[in-house]
Amino acid sequence: MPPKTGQTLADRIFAALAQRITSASLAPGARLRQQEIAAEFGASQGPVREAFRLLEAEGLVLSQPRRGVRVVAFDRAALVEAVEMRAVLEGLALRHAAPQLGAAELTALTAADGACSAATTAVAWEDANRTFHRLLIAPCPMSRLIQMIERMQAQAVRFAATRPRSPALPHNDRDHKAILSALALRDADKAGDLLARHIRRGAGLT
Amino acid sequence: MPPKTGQTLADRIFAALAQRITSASLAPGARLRQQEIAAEFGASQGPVREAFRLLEAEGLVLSQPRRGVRVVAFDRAALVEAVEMRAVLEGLALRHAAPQLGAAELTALTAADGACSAATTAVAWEDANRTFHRLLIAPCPMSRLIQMIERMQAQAVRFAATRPRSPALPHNDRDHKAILSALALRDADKAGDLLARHIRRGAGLT
DNA sequence: CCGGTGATTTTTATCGATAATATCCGATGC
DNA sequence: GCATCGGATATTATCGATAAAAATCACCGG
Repeated sequence: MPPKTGQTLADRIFAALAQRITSASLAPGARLRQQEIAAEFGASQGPVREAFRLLEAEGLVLSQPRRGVRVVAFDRAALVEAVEMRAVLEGLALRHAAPQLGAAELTALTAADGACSAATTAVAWEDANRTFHRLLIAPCPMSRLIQMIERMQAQAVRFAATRPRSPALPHNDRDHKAILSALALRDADKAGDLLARHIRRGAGLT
Repeated sequence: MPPKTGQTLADRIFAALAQRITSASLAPGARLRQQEIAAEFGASQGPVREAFRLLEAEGLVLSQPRRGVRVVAFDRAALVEAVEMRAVLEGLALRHAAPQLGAAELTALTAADGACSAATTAVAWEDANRTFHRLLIAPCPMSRLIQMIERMQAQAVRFAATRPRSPALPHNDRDHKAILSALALRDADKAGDLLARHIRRGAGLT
């Protein structure tokens, strides 16, 4: 695998470590030693430290000066926090996306919702659900907002990775249909509220 | 000013640069050369690069691999985005803070609102207003949420720094009093909604 | 047996130098 | 006159080494 050029070494190390943390392959509280990681990636300590700073700003890692960095703990309170933030932010995104949602988009959304209902396995449902949520806010032109939502999603995924997969929750699909109705009636505010409530209820799945 | 120990060099450089960017002393689009900055702080390039990564993750700077970093542009759309995000997030924070707001806190808030009304200069009003908002959500136990709100605030300040100071807006104080009423009636949801609306109306002034 | 103390080891923070890449600028041909 | 090519220059990305701080641990006195 020839290392993708156009990307700096620090970026690749960052991506790899972020992946390990969100997938719980690196446990909360685990200490990251810069020499170890440098050796693993065949790099020197400089790029590793840069990757650490990115992880730190992302909130995945806690850095204490001169005492190293460790994966931040992730308890239920943190999950609630991430879910609540995602709820209000995604509601906001939908309010701004709704005016751009035309007939074509509504059709695609209905299809995604159908795939959700038709899913027989948990991972298929999660995939379809993710697609639904992505399509819903795709027309929102606020890039930073979208980015923040994705960040919150990653945090929630991180929590889900630490525990056994729970089965698809059927009531979620009713929420989807209610949101679509509100959108068909051009009631952006109501759709946003419904979405926020839906996310809070789903509590971190998606 | 003896350099605070217990803080790494990269952290100090980061803080200084962030300050310059939010205060518009570094204009949008300005390029940051690592050697220049290293020389200015009497450091080598390593810590400067670490500071760059922190700025990058904070969204203050855009880094293009091998082509340097530059201060991100900040247009009206970005301001609207920051304000809208702050509005919903601060509303959320207030909903969670409200149950903890006892008599003592309400007294302090009333005093802060009084200072707001009594302010004769724009900076005095801004100070008092900032205090009011801080006290309002202080009891909310969600640290990440608070942090995110502060980040959005910084973005908005950055925009305000680029244009002439506008006079204090008197209607803001009416909003404050309405929020206090809702809190006195223990209606957290209403208080949160009022706060969100208040922030949207204030449009980036804190 | 326990808590403190100082040497030893590990780890972080920073530096200076080098390699790799992009940018700039002037010469050259059309 | 204008686009293009090639070489000097500037800038970034990375390395390896060193200094400084923290953690570890063996030892000692109570």
